[in-house]
Amino acid sequence: MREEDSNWFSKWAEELPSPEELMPLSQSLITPDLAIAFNIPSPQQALHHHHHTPQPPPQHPPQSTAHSSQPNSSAEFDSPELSGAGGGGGGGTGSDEPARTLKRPRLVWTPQLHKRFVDAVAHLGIKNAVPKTIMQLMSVDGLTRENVASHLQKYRLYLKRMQGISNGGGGGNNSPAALSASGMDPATDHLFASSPVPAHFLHPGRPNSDHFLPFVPVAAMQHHHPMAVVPPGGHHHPQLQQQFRHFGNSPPNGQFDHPFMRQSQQPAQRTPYAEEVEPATAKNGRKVLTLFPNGDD
DNA sequence: GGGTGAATAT
DNA sequence: AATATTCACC
Repeated sequence: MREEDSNWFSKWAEELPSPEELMPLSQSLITPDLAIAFNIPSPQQALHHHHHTPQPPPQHPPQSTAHSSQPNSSAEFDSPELSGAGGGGGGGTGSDEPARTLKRPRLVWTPQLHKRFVDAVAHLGIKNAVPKTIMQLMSVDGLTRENVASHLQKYRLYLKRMQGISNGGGGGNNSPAALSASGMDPATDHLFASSPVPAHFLHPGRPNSDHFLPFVPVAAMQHHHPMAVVPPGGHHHPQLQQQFRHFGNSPPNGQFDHPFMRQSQQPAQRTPYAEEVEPATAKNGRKVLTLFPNGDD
C-alpha cells in the first residue's frame, strides 16, 4: 500500500460519478475473441437514434474477472482492421461474428495509467523507450502497442514543449506545477501534469540511473480494464470511468519476467517521486496539483 | 516484416 | 483535445 495511492485515490473518489451514473459499460469493452469465447451477444443490437442502450448494471468485464492472467501480449484482442462494418449497419449482425468487427473502446489515459507509462519510460530510458517495450513493461492488461505509441507521441511533444520552456526561464525547475506557476501555458496538459517528469527526460544525452529502480509491483493494475467505453451513440453522458474502484487483488501470475526487471529486486520500495499534493489554489481559483518531484534520495 | 514515428483522421 | 489509424521508412 503506497501512501501516494491513497492520495490520488481520495481525489479521484471525489470526481468519480456515482455508480448509478456510470455508463453501463459492458461487452463494448469485451474483446472480440472473448466475446465469442464466452458466447456474449453482440453489443450493437438496436442502434437507434434514441438514447440509452439497455445494458446490465456495471459489472466488471471479463478482463478483470479472474481467468486470463496473461499480459497484453496475449490474443485477448486483435481486431486488426474493421472497416466500416457494424458501426451503423448493425442490422442483421446479431449472433455470429460481430466480434471481428468490434471496435475497441477508446483508451482513457487516467493519471494512474499515465503514471505507469511515465515510470516505464523513465526506467527504460528515453532511448529504449519505444512503444512495444513500454507496453511490455507496463504490462497493463488490454493495452495495445498502438495505444502506447499514440500516447508516446503526444508525450514526446509535451516533453519538447517543456524543454523549450525550462530552457529559458525557471532555471532548472521543470515541475509542471512550477511551470504553470511561472506563467507558462495554463494549458499544461492536465494529464501529463499529473505525473512528474523525470529529470533526465529533459536532459537527453546523460545516462540515467533509474534503471535499477524496481518498478512498481504491477499488481495494482492489470486486471482493471484500463479503458472506459465511450457510448456508441455518444450522446449526453457523464464521464464514464469506472475503473479502479476496488483494489486489492494480486494476480498470482508471476509475470515479472521482463528482461528489464532486474533480478535485483529490491524491496518494493518504489517511490521515486512523492505524490504529496498540496491542495493549492491557483490565481484564478483553479485547483492545481502541486506535486513535485521528490527529487530522489 | 515487424516496429517506429510522424502525419492524418475521427 | 484526446485517441486512433494510416503510412512511409528502417
